[in-house]
Amino acid sequence: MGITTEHSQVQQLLESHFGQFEPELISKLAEHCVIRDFEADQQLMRPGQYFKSTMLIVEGSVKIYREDQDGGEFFMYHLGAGDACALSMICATREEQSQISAKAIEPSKALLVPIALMDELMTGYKTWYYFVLETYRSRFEELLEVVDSIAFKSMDERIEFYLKNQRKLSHSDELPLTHQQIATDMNSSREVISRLLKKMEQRGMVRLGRNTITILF
Amino acid sequence: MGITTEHSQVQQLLESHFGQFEPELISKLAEHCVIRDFEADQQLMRPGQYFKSTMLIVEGSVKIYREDQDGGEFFMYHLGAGDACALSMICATREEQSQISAKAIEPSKALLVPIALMDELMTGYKTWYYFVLETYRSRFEELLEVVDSIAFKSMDERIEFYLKNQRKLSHSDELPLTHQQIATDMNSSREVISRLLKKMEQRGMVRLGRNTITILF
DNA sequence: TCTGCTGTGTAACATTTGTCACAAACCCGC
DNA sequence: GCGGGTTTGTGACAAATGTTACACAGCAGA
Repeated sequence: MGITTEHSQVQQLLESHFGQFEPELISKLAEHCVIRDFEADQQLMRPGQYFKSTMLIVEGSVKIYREDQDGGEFFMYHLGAGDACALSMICATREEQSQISAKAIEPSKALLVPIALMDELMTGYKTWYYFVLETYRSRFEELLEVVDSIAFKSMDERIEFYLKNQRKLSHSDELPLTHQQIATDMNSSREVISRLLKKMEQRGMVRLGRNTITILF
Repeated sequence: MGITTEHSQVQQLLESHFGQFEPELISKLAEHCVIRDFEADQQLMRPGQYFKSTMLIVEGSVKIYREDQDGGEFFMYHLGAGDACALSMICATREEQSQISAKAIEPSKALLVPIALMDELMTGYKTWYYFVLETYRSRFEELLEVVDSIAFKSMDERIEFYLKNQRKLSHSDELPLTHQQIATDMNSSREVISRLLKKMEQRGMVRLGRNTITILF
């Protein structure tokens, strides 16, 4: 929950994860932005919240999900070091409300870029402008994949898709997940997930253990 | 399918639908871009196609949808005069492949902006840069609503959501739709849609006729 | 070791959605 | 008014997903 304002430290974190930025831009950001720490499970954004700054993730990882009025959740994608939240950029620019939720899934750090700076960065630094476009593009494409998965696929295919995403995130085939977590992320129920995972195990696609699922495909 | 290159005509269409652009920008666009005509039902984009230009819709309306490998379709949102395809902007910038399909739902015209021009427009014209950001923001939000509708809602709620969108498009409560069209757009089957529409009629939410659905809510 | 909590397995049943089959209603051109 | 195509209505059934209820396994702390 702490905040780092020490320029040299901010600069160092930027250099290591945003190497594509020109040195001037990095200095500029180090000068005007602060780093905020988040604990595991802490929320970075809630729906309805107004943005006063854009967030660039410089450490850890964050899950982006949607909530409905009845407390249902639906996981969309992860952000890691070097990523930015597309929505926080747009909403920040226009001082609009967040439509999504974001939660740190491990201790994480985010660079907070004040709205006031956005115009100047956008017009003055080509690497920033490219970064913003690239951020939109990749988030948009991820969202399209998510739409695909729920519009066209059945539950067991969606679980497969989900597990692959988790593998990408954790760089391991052994995933520390409970069935309930998966059910929550997919806005389904634990029994359904258990049932389908069991079938996948029988087909030799996964191995199930308490709190772990090992991907075999 | 025709192409208009006549500058004064291009300029006029731009002025009437993109009034927020500064005059210089409009002249610039009129000078370097052409207008392409599309017939009703003609496809503007297909998945896998490479973009050589970004499209701004200057007349008519266009539906943006996703296709899966088995020919399934899933409608996402409409573009009308004054809108731009977010993906064509990003993909155009990076010369990437389209991930979506777009089809004119009535005779339409689109301004084709060559990729080569994008950088110059982005850095040289503030109203363009704002337009691009606003385009991303609104498409992204529309897509989030779509995700909501399939992640959290049941079929009858989704039909309601769909009909409301159609009403917004046609500015009328009497929608010229067949059940089959709705089923295709929602990647469902005609019988399911008929059944649920019938129930909605019994609840007094709609009135059904051949090729028309009248919204009563 | 006992105890209690959390996570998993599973059966039985409800509900929703999809599929198949076919009839009836409507519309258009002849 | 008569076909023939298209659109809609509907029943019966299949499959997928959600719900309820409960048993039991594994782990951690008393």
